[in-house]
Amino acid sequence: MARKTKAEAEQTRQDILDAALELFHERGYSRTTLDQIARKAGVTRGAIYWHFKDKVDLFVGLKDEIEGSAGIRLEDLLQMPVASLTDIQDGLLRYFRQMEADQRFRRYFETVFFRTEFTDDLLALREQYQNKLHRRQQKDEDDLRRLQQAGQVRADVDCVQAALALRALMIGLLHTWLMDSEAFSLAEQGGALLGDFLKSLQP
Amino acid sequence: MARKTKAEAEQTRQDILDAALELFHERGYSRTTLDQIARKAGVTRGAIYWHFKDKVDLFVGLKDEIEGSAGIRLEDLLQMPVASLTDIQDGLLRYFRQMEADQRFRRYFETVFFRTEFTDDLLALREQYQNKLHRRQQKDEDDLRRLQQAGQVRADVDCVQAALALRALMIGLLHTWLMDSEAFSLAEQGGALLGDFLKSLQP
DNA sequence: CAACTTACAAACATTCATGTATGTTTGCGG
DNA sequence: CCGCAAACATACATGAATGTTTGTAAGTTG
Repeated sequence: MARKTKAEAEQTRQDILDAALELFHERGYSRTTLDQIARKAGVTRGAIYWHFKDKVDLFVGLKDEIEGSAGIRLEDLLQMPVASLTDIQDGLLRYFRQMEADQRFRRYFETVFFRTEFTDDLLALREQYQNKLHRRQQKDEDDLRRLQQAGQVRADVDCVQAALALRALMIGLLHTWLMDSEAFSLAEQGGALLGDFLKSLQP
Repeated sequence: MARKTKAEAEQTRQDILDAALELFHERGYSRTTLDQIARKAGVTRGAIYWHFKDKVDLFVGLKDEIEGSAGIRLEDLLQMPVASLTDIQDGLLRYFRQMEADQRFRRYFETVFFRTEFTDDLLALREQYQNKLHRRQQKDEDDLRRLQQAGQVRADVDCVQAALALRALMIGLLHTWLMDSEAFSLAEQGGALLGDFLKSLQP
């Protein structure tokens, strides 16, 4: 086939990523073949091997694209300054809302949670997630401690425990909601839960 | 090879299950081959196909064996009568403690959480988990409502929300702990968190 | 103590997925 | 406008992994 223009090439790359997301979500990462992805994208495996080194590289590319195109990223939340407990809640709420609004985002996370085996070849990815969650927890801990010194959090609160609780609540809500997104509203009910918890830390 | 006695046959079945658990945990479900399992168990694929219909059946067999041999099962917790908030906490605590004590149990759950792709062929398994969690949540909801009428839970508590919070906390703690079991003690810190939460429901 | 079946091993057939090598236009920079 | 390399398609080589079939020696039942 003839050579494509630069814009067209970028489009097929995007098509490949779109097809990969759908198929990973539908059939799981290791059970979808590069040929299936190529077919769904309207190309051949040659195109995939042109744009990506191999299957793992394709997954990493998908992750980068999804996280890059998202309105709110965990990365952003890690930079956000926190001046009050509601700031923490607001950040997580925006994250939850995005999860409910952006289908691609949700599909990606469903794939990561339920349809990906994190073994040695995907070790790098797993460590990235682990790291991000850990940094998030660390930041919560620091923020809570500062708020505690500012008198916005009760003095008897164990900030380490509270940060752990926050993380567990967030992950648990996500996990539960992704398993059955019809069961409840992540932003409304989940947000309310987070609100209740944070309120319980107040003096 | 010669025919084995009934007891010996049962032993090889167990060997296969043991090998499967280790390899699923180490390399993920779909990336471990039946031949690898057979080798580790000291048999050939013929033995596996004799004891199990196919790979999915082997996974189901593993699940049954693990859940059957566990001291405390979620199934048991579903039957347990609850007369107070501490009863709820005690049940979950025992579950957490078992998770920390029983390595096979932990490995199995790590496999389920991080190294299994729940696609159509494992749909039955996924639905079993989903169902069990849902029934657990439902039971918590009912228990909490009864405790509320008995005056052990504040009247303004939304029992649906509280049951959701309980489930999210449990799953989130499990998820976090399985990701890095060195980071904290599931029974101690996790149990304390659950205790704090349940205490916050008291009048 | 036969006859039958169990509990596998070994060999076979087949499919499938990956990686690579090569071919073919054609957009694009000089 | 010319040549190189981009952007793929096609073909090939290879290696797994699965499911199935057949063989077989020894337990087990009557």
